[in-house]
Amino acid sequence: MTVKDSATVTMFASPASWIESDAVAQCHQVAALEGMIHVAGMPDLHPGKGAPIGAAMASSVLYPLLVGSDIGCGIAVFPIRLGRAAPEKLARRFPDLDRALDPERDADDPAWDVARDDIPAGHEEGLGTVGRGNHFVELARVATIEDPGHASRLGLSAGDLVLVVHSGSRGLGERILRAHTEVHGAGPAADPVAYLAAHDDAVRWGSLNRRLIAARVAHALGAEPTEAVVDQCHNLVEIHDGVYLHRKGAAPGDGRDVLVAGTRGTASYLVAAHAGAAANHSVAHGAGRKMSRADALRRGRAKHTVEQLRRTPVGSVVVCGDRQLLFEEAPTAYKRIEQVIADLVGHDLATPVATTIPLVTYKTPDLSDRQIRHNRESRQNRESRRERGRR
DNA sequence: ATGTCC
Repeated sequence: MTVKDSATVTMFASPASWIESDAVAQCHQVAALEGMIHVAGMPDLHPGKGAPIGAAMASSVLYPLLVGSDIGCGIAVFPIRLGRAAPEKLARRFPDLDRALDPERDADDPAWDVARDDIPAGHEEGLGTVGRGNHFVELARVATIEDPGHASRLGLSAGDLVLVVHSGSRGLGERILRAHTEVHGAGPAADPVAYLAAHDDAVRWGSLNRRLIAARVAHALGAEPTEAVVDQCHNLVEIHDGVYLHRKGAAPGDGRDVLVAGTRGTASYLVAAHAGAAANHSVAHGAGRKMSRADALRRGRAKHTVEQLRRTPVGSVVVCGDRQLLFEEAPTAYKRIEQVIADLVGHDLATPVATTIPLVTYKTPDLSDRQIRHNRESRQNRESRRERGRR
């Protein structure tokens, strides 16, 4: 009989941080995988589909499922210069980011200036779209400067405006993971070199997408697009010290600057990351979900009105025509970002540089009265069809 | 997370 040793699991969270036991259990399941060396759980750890979210997992074997389907997902920060305007007014000027930029039909769109001629993997579908789930584009104000020297090297001062873009590789990453799981399920990549080549395309595509999104929004708000001061991917695999380092909802922590996203109703933290080997060179990527989407929807409907959720306690405006998503992504569905940051600082993984406060958080276009009428009519038609079917 | 499972 052989007894396989499990990899080490280290949690970078204080007892004050509530970590769901299901997520810790997932870390131990991952630790038992063949070839696994070390699992580091970040303070925003929460259960994911097949793998925990908020974890960095080092292994001698490459497991595509530990990166997930949104390969290349990340958060970028773009400075933006705007005249004075109220959040409500700016919110109405955001472009429709569910509508993809078509390289032919939209050939004249100035956002392409950031793309030059290279579209990774030639994947044109969904370019310039933000996606769903926890993805967003946010116009935010730099609120506090925690490290003046570092902030000034990034060109950031209190009061400056930035666009924070959280998005990934849309259909491309999903296609890459599906091609793997259809043959190998949760097993390792049979051809790591081939997987990594496709994966690297998705990572580049995700970064390009964030730049395109920021450029679209900047133009729509009457500003010039800028280079990102921060752009870190939190779903990827890197070869680090000769092993595969899988990050799933964990940002690179080896000397890079990372925006750790709060919620649409709380601050976000730009941090200088300096996580070592024990943390698998990684830091948290956000506040982390406290409630499942189903719980957030059920409890949110009892607790909040749509109007409350569209205007947050910090006075920012949420653009989200999808009612369900509005509840699922409510600030109360997330952990306290201050505790996540305190845990990163307490474990010496990162140092705060600046905080940002949201002005406008864009998820998906608001519905026009015409669309609301149309949706209601088609729902009634569906229901009456179903009713007729029963008779 | 995802041109998504009715």
